[in-house]
Amino acid sequence: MMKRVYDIAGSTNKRVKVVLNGKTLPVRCFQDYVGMYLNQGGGDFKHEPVYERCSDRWERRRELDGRFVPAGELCEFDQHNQDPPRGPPWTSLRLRPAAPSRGGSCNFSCTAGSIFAVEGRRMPSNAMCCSVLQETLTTKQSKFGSTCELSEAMMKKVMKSGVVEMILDWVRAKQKVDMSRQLRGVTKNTTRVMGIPKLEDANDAGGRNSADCTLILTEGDSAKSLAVAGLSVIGRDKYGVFPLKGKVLNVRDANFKQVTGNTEIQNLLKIVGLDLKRQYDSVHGLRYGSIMVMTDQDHDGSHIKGLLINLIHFWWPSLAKMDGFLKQFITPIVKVWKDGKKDGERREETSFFTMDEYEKWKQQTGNARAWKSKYYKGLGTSTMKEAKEYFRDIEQHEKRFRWIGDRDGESIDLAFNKKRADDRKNWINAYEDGTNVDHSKSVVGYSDFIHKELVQFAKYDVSRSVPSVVDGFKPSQRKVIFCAFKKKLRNDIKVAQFVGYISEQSAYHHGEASLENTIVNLAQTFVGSNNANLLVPSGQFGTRLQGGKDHAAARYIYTRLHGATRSFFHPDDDHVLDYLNEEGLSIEPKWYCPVLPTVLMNGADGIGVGWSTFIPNHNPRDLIRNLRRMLRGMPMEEMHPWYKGFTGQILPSQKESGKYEVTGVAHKLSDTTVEVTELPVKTWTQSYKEFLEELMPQDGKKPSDDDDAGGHTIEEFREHHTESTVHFVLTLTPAKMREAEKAGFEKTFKLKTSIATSNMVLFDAGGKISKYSSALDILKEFCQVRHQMYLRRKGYLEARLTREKEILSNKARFILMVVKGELELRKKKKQDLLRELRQLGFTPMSQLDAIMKGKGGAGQSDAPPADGTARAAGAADDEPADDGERDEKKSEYDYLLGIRRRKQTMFASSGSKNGSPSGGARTRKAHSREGVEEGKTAKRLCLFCSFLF
DNA sequence: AACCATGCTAC
DNA sequence: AAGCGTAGCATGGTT
Repeated sequence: MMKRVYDIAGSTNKRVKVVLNGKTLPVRCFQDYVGMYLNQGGGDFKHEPVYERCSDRWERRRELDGRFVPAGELCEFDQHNQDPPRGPPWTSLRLRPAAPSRGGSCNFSCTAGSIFAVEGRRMPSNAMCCSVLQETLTTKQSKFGSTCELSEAMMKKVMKSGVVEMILDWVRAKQKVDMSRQLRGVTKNTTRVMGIPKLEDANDAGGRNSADCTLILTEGDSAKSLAVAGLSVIGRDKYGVFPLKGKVLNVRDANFKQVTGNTEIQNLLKIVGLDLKRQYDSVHGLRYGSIMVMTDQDHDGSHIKGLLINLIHFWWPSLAKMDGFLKQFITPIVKVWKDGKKDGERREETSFFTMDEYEKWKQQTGNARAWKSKYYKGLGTSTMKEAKEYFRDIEQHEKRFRWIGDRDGESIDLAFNKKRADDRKNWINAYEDGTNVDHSKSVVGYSDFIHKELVQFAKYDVSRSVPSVVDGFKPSQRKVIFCAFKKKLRNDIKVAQFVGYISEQSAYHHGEASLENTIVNLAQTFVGSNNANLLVPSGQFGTRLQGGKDHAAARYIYTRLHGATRSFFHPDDDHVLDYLNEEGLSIEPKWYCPVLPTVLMNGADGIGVGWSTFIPNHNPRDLIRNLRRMLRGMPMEEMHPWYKGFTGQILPSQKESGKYEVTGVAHKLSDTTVEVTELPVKTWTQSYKEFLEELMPQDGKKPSDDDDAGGHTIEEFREHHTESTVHFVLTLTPAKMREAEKAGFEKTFKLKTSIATSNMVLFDAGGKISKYSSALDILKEFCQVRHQMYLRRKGYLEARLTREKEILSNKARFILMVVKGELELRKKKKQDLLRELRQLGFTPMSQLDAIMKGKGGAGQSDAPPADGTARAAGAADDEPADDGERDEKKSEYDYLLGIRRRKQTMFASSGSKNGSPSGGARTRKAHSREGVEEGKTAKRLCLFCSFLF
């Protein structure tokens, strides 16, 4: 009753003096009343109370208690058993953080445990209360008669008060408590860890000297073996090893279920003895004093390091700030040395930890050829002996991560916060090529790591996931096609075998499974995949039943080049492409240049850091028509998505531009049956079947149950599909049929989906990523590049024919002179002969070759194309070349003098019975490319000579 | 509004 | 060998 009197004194509308049992209460108004609560806890509140009187009827005051209240410790409301009733006056205050990109919104009610909020109100006259004590207001909101709108000013004050940060902190803390509750028991036993067979625990871990122990986390099992080998050098007392299974969970924004269900994280916490509820001032209580990450020295390895940093920083920022708690173990990516006298001896061996360092060294060392080199792609390259060397020289390989300031936390958030994809676009953009972490120091700042190392992964990830506007290929796809051309893949090859060839010939450094999928993807033909598959699917490459996921394993299936592929990618273009070079191996071009935009024909989708892309398929006939219009100077026509074999409709959305509505096909067969003969693009038959099953009567109910009670839509369905067509026949009751017709089959049977063109992202010809707003934009850009390439191709072809023509006229003149006796070849020293030829004005070979200079290749790469058809001028397509010989052994006029050796044969055959001049030349087996050319030339000359005589 | 599935090249 | 887990982004459907 005493409290009731206080309540009344505090919630009256005007200042009143209240006397209880002869004693004047210290409460005269709402603010006094609230003050009593605040003083109760000692009064050490961080935040100024925010007060507003909204109207006569409403008065609000929120007191924000900045103290962190762990769950279980009750706040004032709970102590008085006064959880805020959720009736009308207590409608929750919704708070939105000022920066919308940094977090969601939080309902006030979720913070009831930690924030002390008091709201005053006068009881409305029509109020209804639930009990004798009238503690809880039960009037419904709609009947309350007024609402309380908080002013902007009030909201601003609340926002400013720091409550937002506090709520977010609180929510995060609560989440951690919940998760650690779920994981309880995991961290109990500190002395010995059981049930993690892959762990090589340090002997001292969990004991008195656990602070001196280091846990080495490796990328995969084979790297673990390497680390274990290294332990033989540094001992197993202070070092433990645990292998990671690929990419680690990004715990920032990961939900409860993901974290608690992730065995990797569970094991990690168990091994290190980490507790989600705790913040650590020291490593006391942990089983290890530090964690050392040992990944492949490649981009994906950087990513894994980043994900682990993210994990520690997000859950235990204090540990991330502790110098030396997180470390990395780096290994060389290239080693160079000079061979010693003894077998296998290496002198002056030097290791490089980034490619840029190596490149720099190569430039500085003028004579890099005197050195031998080896690339270490992945930790698996290193031998056990090398592993021991690394650990013996641990000073050079162990780098501590260091927290320098708040910027570090911001950098980690930038890289791993799910909501900051746009920030990451700028992050990648700001990276300057060649920037690297300084490995000469033993310490790496987190920001340095993020902005100089991890960003390289990000950049690489985008480039492997987003295709080029010119050929529509991602690098791995381009490597596949390059190798198919190089191998002249006209006959079936086993996909698994082809993968091996590609890895070798195009410097593909990633897992085989990825590449297998890429090949399968390029060869698929079902509706919704390729409009024109570049490879032939010979075997089971997947069907529309499961969206292609039902393909057989790579060792069972075969592929070859599709006949049309070389029509899209014209061989003459091969000579003018810009080929990439890796470690001296000429590999695929930076892009191919098809004769029509294959990226629009077959579509594309990909996901990278900061960027993703989706481009629908288009009709090649539309593309060709527009290309022709462009060539004729006519405006191009708008293009719409089109999928080969799709019998439904794809129509522009009436509501939104750039959107399309995709509908399948359904017909009414009778009053009770409907047939579905087409599904929307990328709705797979099997998943649609699962959907239909949900529309069926569920377990325990028979199809014969009456119409309304069932809740189901269809009675049963039959299937008459083939692997490439869809045919369901659905049976409905007449009542359900009427309903379905009323709502429309498309809606009832989920036969309408949509295609958006709002995320068409590609790399342009210059390698810059950009977003395209329409298919026409893409087509236009393609046309510009294609036009340039046609000019270049023409230049090349002209040069090649000019050179050929010059060779032929020189040869003709040469033969005539010999035949007429104007030139005597016999009994002369070669040197004199060569001088004579020069004086007679015959064109030397170097001059003929010069015609081609700058015509075969796009200028940026001077490496010869590796493709068999993409050799220097005059090469025959079917013969292997052995270049490099001529320059040293042959003279400038061997192309003329070589004819002499066959002169007799030529003349002889020209006079033979059938008059065919070719016999002699044909029997001569051409070994070199020179030989082939001469063989051809000789044929022409024989013909020529037969006319002469 | 929040959550989840999808697509695909990687680990 | 097959299957499953992870990252990364945009989008659409469901809860």
